[in-house]
Amino acid sequence: MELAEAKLKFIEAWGKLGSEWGINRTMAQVHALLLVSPEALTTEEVMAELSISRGNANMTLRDLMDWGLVEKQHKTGKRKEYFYAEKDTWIIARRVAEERKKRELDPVIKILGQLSEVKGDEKDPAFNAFKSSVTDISKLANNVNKTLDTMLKAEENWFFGSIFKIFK
Amino acid sequence: MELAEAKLKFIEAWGKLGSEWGINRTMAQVHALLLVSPEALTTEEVMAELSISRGNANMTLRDLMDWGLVEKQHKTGKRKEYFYAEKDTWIIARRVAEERKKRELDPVIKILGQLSEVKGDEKDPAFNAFKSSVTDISKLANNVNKTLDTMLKAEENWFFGSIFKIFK
DNA sequence: AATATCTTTCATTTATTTTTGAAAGTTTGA
DNA sequence: TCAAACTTTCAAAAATAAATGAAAGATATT
Repeated sequence: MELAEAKLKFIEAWGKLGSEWGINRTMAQVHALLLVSPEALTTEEVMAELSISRGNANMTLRDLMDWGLVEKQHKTGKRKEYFYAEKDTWIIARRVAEERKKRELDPVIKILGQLSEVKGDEKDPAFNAFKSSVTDISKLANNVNKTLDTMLKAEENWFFGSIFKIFK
Repeated sequence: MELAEAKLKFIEAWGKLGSEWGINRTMAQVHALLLVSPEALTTEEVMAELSISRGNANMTLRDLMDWGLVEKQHKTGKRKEYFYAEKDTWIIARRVAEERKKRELDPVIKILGQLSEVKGDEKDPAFNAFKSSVTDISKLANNVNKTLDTMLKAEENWFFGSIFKIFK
């Protein structure tokens, strides 16, 4: 397999994985493209490589910057803006975890907290089933939350050194 | 807040979370409904509670069974089929992890393995950037994979006892 | 074996998400 | 200050995903 073909396969696979995890396929593909690119690319180049429109490229690049996965660069003497992807997988994983935690886990934990406050008839099986499911899920969510907090504070070496080693 | 309202909020929140993670909203909602229901429900009841069609209810319940989150029950003397959700959050988390690993992680690891075999000019920055990104992601994916394997084999007590305690 | 009850399928419709591209907005330099 | 170079916006269109419901397929009952 040659580089060009491998690149396409990688972009395709990354896009598919992204869409299975609720991330816009194009966004994942642009990320993949920038990930394997040694140089920062312009909007034009992204548009051309992936055959997407200017509007799409612009919005997608903005989203990737919001996720902290891509940053703008300016090259001296050039008018154009260049986009460069963070290459360190540990940082990528952290940024994604951080964003999803903030956007999804935090709101859900808040709701679960409210819902586990609900009062009712302790003789009613419907009430008990509700209470116990919500309480259990709430506990799990809070555990995941604590785990993520620790991970987000941690250093790469700590993470790869201790977590993964636990699992042999 | 009373039970009926809390139940609706829970179903709504679970559905939203599901859709953010690439799981059909209705599927997550049906799961939520069954989770807080002390008794197994019929297709009719699921249809009525969530105002969805027979076809949708049927397919969604089948999917939930494929995920190992819901099972059919038969009540003696009754013709209808009843559906019951696994309530143990540890088992739910395991089943979801197991399925997603099988459906998504395994295929991606296979592709990454192939892609990291690609040969090319070591003086070419494009080749080196590709190789190093793919190799790093491949390593991360394999670490996650090992972690999941261990987790899937593990017992609940082991998991809650050691993993979460590491994180204080 | 005919009928009633219940389940599954799938072509069509509906809803949601994503993309487009032209127009408006912004910045830079002559 | 003007206009060329570049970026952003967003209403409309296209693509994709999900839901419907009637019909076909099962299964149990008499």
